[in-house]
Amino acid sequence: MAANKESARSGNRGKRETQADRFNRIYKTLRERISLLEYPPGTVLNEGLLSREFGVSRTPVRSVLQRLGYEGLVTTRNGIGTIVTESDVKTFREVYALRMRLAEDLGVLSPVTPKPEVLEALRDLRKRARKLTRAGKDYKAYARLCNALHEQLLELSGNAALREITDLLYYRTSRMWLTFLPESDWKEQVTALENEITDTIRALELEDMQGVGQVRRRYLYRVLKTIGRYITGD
Amino acid sequence: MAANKESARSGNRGKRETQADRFNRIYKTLRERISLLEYPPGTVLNEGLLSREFGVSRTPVRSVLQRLGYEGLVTTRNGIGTIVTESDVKTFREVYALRMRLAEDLGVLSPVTPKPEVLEALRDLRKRARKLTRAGKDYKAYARLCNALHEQLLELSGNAALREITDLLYYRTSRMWLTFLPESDWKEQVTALENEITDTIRALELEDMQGVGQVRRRYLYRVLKTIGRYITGD
DNA sequence: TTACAAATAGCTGTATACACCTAGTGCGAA
DNA sequence: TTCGCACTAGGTGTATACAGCTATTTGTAA
Repeated sequence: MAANKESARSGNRGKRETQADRFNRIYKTLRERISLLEYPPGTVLNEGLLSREFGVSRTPVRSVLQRLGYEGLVTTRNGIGTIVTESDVKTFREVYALRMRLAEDLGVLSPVTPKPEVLEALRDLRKRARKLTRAGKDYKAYARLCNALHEQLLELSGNAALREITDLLYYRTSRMWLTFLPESDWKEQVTALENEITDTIRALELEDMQGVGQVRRRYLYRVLKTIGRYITGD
Repeated sequence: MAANKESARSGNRGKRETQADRFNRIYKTLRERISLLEYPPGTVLNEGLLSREFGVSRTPVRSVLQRLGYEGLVTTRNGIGTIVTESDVKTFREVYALRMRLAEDLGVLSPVTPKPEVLEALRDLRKRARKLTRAGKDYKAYARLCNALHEQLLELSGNAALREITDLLYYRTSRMWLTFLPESDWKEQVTALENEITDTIRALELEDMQGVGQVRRRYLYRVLKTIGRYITGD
């Protein structure tokens, strides 16, 4: 809570926080809370409360909430509040179908050679995944891992538009998958995630960007199938 | 100008304009002005002026401008104003590469059978294209036609996410193409547009959605090549 | 007891005053 | 003349009062 006010001046060599910095601080905080299910679907957010928490007026908070609304993470209802959107299976399938296609495009639209930092980061993520396998169920840690993996994969795309849309679609559906996760087999899912990271690293070592995209596609397909097991209706 | 205040109550059987209606009225008006080059790239928009024109305070106008900024049509600079974004060739190429891929997806992700109204609308658009061929250069009419065609093609997609992103990317690049249009051969471009509409109609009559997507892809490729003729740099 | 209407608390939406930022202008010194 | 600095006009950013909407509670009559 209070840490947000503290970090307001960070990253600017002591200078006052610029408007964009302030926006991003609030935006990323709220988006992360939503994606980690700290604000599970259905949660009602209050502009007044948030503005007090971040130490600003309602205006900048509203600005962030409107953006989250454009991105489909929340909907604002007059007289009630801003509500974190519920899981919608139809939307989930549509977005996943699209994400699978876009994953294939990664290799085609991105002739960039991957930076070594990405490989290093991925090896670190694999370690975290292994720890998760041994440890008990920790959905938030799993979610953080997924977010971090997504972030690294974004780095591999040289096409800014593709990056932007991949990011948009990822956050639109990530919490839906997390909602279903408890109904699935924990060990199976964590292992699958670890395998995806391993396969990604292998493809990356060969500089096979198309392969990286295919690994991602297969992972998305698996998630889609897993959910289909529990939800038969359309 | 004043017509906007008049139309405020339209479409609601005399009821007061709801908040969403007001937003959409201002949003669509501004987006159209940008896409038709009534506000050419570099234009500085003034929140105060716009709020007076639409008969509202700065708050709802700011809300719309922020959304346009999020969509990449404008950027807002403190102390100066909101500026319609300049053509950026790199972005143009990236977005077109992505749009071409998404055009192919139309047929794959949309197993819907097309409504007869779309076919009718397309035949109407073809008539308008033919008129344009005979008439002199009218860039705004050309732009309107492109927008209308885009709108009809959106109807053909059963995937809401694909629709949304197609729309986003279309408006992000449409004015860049229009900016280059005067340097190209008018007759050639108008004829190409008419041909695209004709081919789309043919594919649609056969319920060949994949074909519709391929027609669109080919058109996008042509535009990309045409621009490449004038801009050699990256 | 139940049904319904009115009052109400609390939220978002809007308007507006003020703070802060930017570019340009004009004055003064070299 | 030219350079540089302070000033200023006018813009966006923020805070805030108030208007309008919604769900709930409360009170009253059947």
